[in-house]
This record gives sequence, structure tokens and C-alpha cells, in this order.
Amino acid sequence: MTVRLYDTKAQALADFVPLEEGKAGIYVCGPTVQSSPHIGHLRSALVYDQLRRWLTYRGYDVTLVRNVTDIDDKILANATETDPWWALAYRFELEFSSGYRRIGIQAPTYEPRATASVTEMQAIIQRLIDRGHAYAASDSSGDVYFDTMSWPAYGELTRQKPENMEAATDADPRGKRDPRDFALWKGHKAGEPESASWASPWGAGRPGWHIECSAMSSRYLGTAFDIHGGGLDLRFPHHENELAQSTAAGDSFASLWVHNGLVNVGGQKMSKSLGNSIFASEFLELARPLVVRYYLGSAHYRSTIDYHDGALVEAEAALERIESFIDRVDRRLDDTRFAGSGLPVVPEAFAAAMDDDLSVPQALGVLHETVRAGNAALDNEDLQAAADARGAVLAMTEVLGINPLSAEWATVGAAETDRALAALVERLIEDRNAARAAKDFTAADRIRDELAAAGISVEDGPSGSHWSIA
RNA sequence: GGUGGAGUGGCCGAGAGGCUAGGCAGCGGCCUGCAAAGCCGUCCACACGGGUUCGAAUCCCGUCUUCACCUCCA
Repeated sequence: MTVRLYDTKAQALADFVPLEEGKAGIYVCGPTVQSSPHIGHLRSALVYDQLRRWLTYRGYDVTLVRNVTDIDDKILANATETDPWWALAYRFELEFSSGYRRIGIQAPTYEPRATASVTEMQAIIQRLIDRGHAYAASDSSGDVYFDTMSWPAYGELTRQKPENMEAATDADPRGKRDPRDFALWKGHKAGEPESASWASPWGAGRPGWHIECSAMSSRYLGTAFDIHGGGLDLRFPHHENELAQSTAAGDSFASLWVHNGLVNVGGQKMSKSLGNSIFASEFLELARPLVVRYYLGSAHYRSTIDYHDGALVEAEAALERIESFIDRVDRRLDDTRFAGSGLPVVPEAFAAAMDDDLSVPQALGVLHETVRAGNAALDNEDLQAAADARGAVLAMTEVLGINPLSAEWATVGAAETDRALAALVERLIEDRNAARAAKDFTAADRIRDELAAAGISVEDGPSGSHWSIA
């Protein structure tokens, strides 16, 4: 089976054919660490986490590089004398890392910072100047621009013609040959901190936006690599410019371009001006991290997610079906020869869905179908089938990063408190079952109501009563 | 104006010429002392108007609505 992905540049599904047999090199545009992460940032990172997990399951040795852009106009603009740009950038970087970790996004193979690759950026800029695709500004700004008119392929990623493009507003246009030219290097300006200035052949300054990704992708993955990913909103200008820079400099660059959909709220994109952004920290207060992951990861990666009230409740209900099956099957198989068994292999239909442009919604259909079959097997006391379903369910949830038994979701509860609670609840359940045996259902129901009031639900089954914290 | 998407049942969300996912909610049943959970069954669909076809949610033409991007964006 071949993994197929939708290539934005070709506007078609393409077989994933790695440059090197058995390996996959992925570069993902990470955040510009200028403010706190919102749920769109989480979704984006999650999409590539799913891609990485699936390629890994398929046997590829995946190298995932996700950058941190830690120098840019807004970071400098948001800094103050007491809160320097580098401290501000690092603080937000930590917030991003924390958000990613909480929803179980595996750390990338490497996470390079733009400020650590300025030398590599300058080398690309020099190559572009040498090849006639970049020039130093004609004014005294010290800026260096990419010469869009010198590169006929400019616009190929987003299929736009230069005459339909608006002027780039990233620098004073007086130094530009064409208003659509964009800055590769920005000359140091009076008032900007010295710590944000690097020496260069064109004078002291700092990198423009876009060049960092060309530099870091080639530095860590090579001048030709397999997949370039990022948010849909980065297609233009960011990815268009990256592509132009790298290819004009002579690099092959990415074989495939993958873009993830955005997260909307009330039908509109989150934006600062509308004030409708949902930040990661507040979202994670609304539901367990595992539920947040299930929710953000259950839509197809290319579709827009429109968040609405109640969405997390629905996600929680769906997830609980899976969790309660795993819990139920493990309780039933405990002390039998099937305990802990079931091959950790995903069903063929699940694999086919994932291979087909990472069709997670279809894959989830297979997962839920397997849960249903597993529950039916338990109802029929078919322990072999139940164990098989268990293995398949765990394999599927592991690939999707929603395996409830995985260490990252373990609650760090105090074991002693848990033990004390268990002793008390089990004592009450004994009383209740004694009452039930004596047909004193008033007393039995009173105990169940009391437990429910304390947030504990009781389920009676053939092998006894099972309690859980609701 | 240019570029690329979307419109599916009460809600979410797949599918892409005949097989009509899945989840949540609803209804009926089984199980249960009653529940819960689970299982079985079931109701409710493809924005609109034409066309192609034996057959269209799916293909074609047109219309409407809507979103994103067009140099801050995940």
C-alpha cells in the first residue's frame, strides 16, 4: 500500500515516494513566537503529528523538523525595555511547547530556532544575488530583496499571476525594483536593539520573513526533501516566497506541499481584530487534554474546523465509547488466558483510510465499528473476538495518539488518596449489593444516589458492580 | 477583480455515478429490581434550477449562499 497525500502545488493526490527508501523528511512551519498559542496552532501541529505517526506505523523512518521563528517585526514591536524581544520570544515558545505536550504531540525530531541559522540564511541570499535573483536596495536601508520579476515561476504554488498580486508591505518600497519584491534581509534601523542585529555583507541587519524556512529546511533535511507542511494561510505569501527563494537559489526543495485547514469560530477565522481567538490555555480548561486532542484531530486535516459550543461534549461522548470499551474488555479478560492479548494491528479498512490522504474521519468510523463489534463480542462471551477487537482498538488509538492507556494521559493522582476513596466506595457498594440481595431497593437506590451526588457512577454487570468517577 | 475551497439528516461529520460511513441526540426492543453501560432495530439527507444516464448527493451547465488567501497569520 502506498500513502497518498494531496499536494497543494500539483492540486492533486500524489503517491508518497520518498527521496530515500524507507525514510521521510518533513518540514513544518512552526509558529512565530509573538503571542500565546491558540487552538489553530494546536490543530496545525496535531495534523503533522498524525502524519508522522502514520508514516512511522507504515515503517518509515521519519525526520520531522518544525521550526520556531523567534525573530520578526512583531516580536520586536511587542518587546519593551524591561521585556526584551528574546525573552518574550522564549516565553511564548515555552507556552507553545507546553500546549503541544499536553495534547500528546510528540516532540519533533528537531526544533530549530531562526536566530540560530542566520549564517545559512545569508548564504542563500548571497547565492540569490550571484544568480541575479536578489539585489541590495537602491536606497540606504541596507535591505536586500528577492527580485520577483527575475523568476518566471513566481506564483506557481498558488497559481497566481504577478499582475494580480498586491505590493509587499514589508519594507519601504522606494528601494524596490518592483513593489511585489519581498525582503530577504532587513537593514538595521535606528532604535532597534543591537541584540537583534547580525553582521552581513550588505550591512548589519536581520533576516526577512520567509528566508528562515528555506535555510532551516535545507540545513536539516537537505536541499531536496519529501514534505513541506503548514497552515493553509501560509500558502501565500510565505510558502510561495520560500519556494521561489529556494528554487531560484538552485535547490530542489520539497517534493510535496501539504496544507492543513484552519480553525474557525462561529464561521470566521480567529483573528486578533475580531477578538474571537480561543487560546490553548483556556481551551484546555474546558475539557481533558485527551478530549481536546480527539476533537481537534477528528476532522479531516484539510477541512476547516468550525468550533461551536457543545463540540467538546460530543467529542467527549465519542471518546468515552472507546475508553469504556477498553476498560470493559480489560476487566472481562482479566484473569483469563486472553488477558492483555490481541494483536496490535490496525484493520485493513483503517489502514486504507489513513493511506488515502490521511482520512482520519473514515478511520474513526472503522475504530468505532471495531468498538461496537468488541462490545457485541463481550455480550456474547466471545472472548477471542473481544481480545482481537481490543488489540485492534489499541493499535488504532495509538496511531491517532488517543490511546487512553498511554502514559501521557495518566493522571498524576495521589495513589494514597485513590486507595482511600476506593476502600470507601467499595464498602458502600457492598452495602448496596446486600440491600439488592434483600430486595430492599429503596436502600440500594439511596446509596447509588449518594454516590452519584459525589460524582461516582455505578454500573451493575454479571460479574459484579463497577464504579467510576463520572 | 484574481486564486482555491465549502453547502449532506435535529446536530457534528465522511463519501464522490448503483453497495447508500461513523459519532451525538431521538424512537422501539433486548438486558436490568429499576437504572447505567452495552447490543439489535429504526426515523430524519445530500443548497437551488436545468442537463447527461437505465440509474446522479456524486458527472456537466447555470444560479444562490458562504469561507479562506491575494505580502501579519497555524
